[in-house]
Amino acid sequence: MIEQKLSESQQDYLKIVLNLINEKKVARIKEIATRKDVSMPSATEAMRRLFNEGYIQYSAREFIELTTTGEKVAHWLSSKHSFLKHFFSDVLNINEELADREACAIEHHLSNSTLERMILLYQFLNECEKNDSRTINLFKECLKAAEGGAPSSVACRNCFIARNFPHNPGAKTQHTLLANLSRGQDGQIVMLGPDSEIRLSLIDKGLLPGSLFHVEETGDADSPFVIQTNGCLIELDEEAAKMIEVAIEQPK
Amino acid sequence: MIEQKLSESQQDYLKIVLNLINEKKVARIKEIATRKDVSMPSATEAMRRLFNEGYIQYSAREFIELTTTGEKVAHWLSSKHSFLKHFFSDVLNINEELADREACAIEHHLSNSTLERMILLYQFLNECEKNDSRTINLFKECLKAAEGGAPSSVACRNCFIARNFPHNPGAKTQHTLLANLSRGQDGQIVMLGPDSEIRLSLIDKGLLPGSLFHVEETGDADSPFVIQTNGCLIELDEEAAKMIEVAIEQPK
DNA sequence: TTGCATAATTAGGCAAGCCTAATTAACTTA
DNA sequence: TAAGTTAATTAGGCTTGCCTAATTATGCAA
Repeated sequence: MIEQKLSESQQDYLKIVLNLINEKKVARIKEIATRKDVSMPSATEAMRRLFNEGYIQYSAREFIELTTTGEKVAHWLSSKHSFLKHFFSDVLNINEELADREACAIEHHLSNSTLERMILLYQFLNECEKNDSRTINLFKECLKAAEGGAPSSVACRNCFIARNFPHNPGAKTQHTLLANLSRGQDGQIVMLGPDSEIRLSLIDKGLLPGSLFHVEETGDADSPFVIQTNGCLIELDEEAAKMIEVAIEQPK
Repeated sequence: MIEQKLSESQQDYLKIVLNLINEKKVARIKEIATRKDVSMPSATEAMRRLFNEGYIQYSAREFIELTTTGEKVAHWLSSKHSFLKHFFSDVLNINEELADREACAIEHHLSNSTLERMILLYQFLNECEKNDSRTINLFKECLKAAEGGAPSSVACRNCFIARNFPHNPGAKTQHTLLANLSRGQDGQIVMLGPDSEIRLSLIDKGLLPGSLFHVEETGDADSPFVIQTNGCLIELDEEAAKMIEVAIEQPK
């Protein structure tokens, strides 16, 4: 909340200053420039700006120190960053390095209220008594399954299949596979199937859960399906069309 | 993936052009400027840039149309946006308007691989057979409880309390409340308690799940607890200290 | 204490994205 | 078809955040 007046770049500088002071007792222009991957003059200029706005104590060639405000803001930014990193790595199971980069990328853009809900989700998945870590472990299994043709993927595949064949008693009737639709029908994507490669290609095409579409052409082994979404025509081969669970208005 | 060469601002313009074409058949400078909340000259300039880079068909005072590339990219950006909006509103239960703004804010900054995992989490929570929507509903109950002193919050409060009193047989022994620690101990925050107001104040102070800290001073009803985290000293009253579940190295 | 290496700063420039004011083109309507 | 309105563009300027090259300050070593 307090940091609103700082640009993204300035926020990054401030965090770097805090980290350097914590790690090495002093923050020097050279290190700041290195960590931010900019030239030293850029770092000097940034320090001047932070000084003018009251976040650091700075005068040419002297020690750089955080003011009380600066310390508060920097600490808050760091906390947010590390929570997001935890979220990415503990919930989404993203490796540390990427988790760190992603946290950096989005930390400047999340409102506090969304952050709070992510915290609640995090706590719910990892700590809620009622779940007793059953849920997060189940999700991690699914992630593993989703990542490749690992043996455990059988579970996810079965789940997907179970939902999409009419003889499955648990199937929700208004759901089906895109491959089963006929020309002219409208629908909404509910779920992408368990094949990692196909799923990535669907994501690349912008076919994600929630997308609304209209079937232009039904295909078969030889000719592609054509659907329209967002005013764009998209072609899909049969295999892909069988990997998309959709919801439709009236059962066909 | 394709959009990497476009700046954030350009990506926004491109999406706006797509939306206008879909909604009104034509995209005009004035509307673009209005939606982006910039002046018309800025929109003109942006169109020139998008034209130079091959995303749109444009020459002064003529119709603006998307090229094939432009259409692909714009569609992909829109899809990503609307998935994120779905995620925020369906999973985190954020209202439509804020969900839309938050999606806007972070869509430019998420890698595809993180996006894929968010999709998997979304699918898992909303659609996984094994969960059968039990989990997401449970989470939404928790959200409701977390939001205010609603009657249902009793559940969450009980859950939090159950974990944090030693006579609870299910309690994980290495977890306790921050209020129970003594001076000099180190710990890590695991969970913020069920009181909405206190939780927000903790978030504001940068005390989030995952934060590492060191107890400087234990407090009581009269004097505050002081903990150090990230090189900063933070004061907490007793009530707040009782709302923070922590993990410690050795049980006290 | 002189000299050299390193750190920091100054000076001057550039691109992206925005702005306002002024101008030009295009539509509309009497 | 001439006038007035609205849309779009041009011209010129500003800020942020970066850069390189040149300069100045600092600290260590002989």
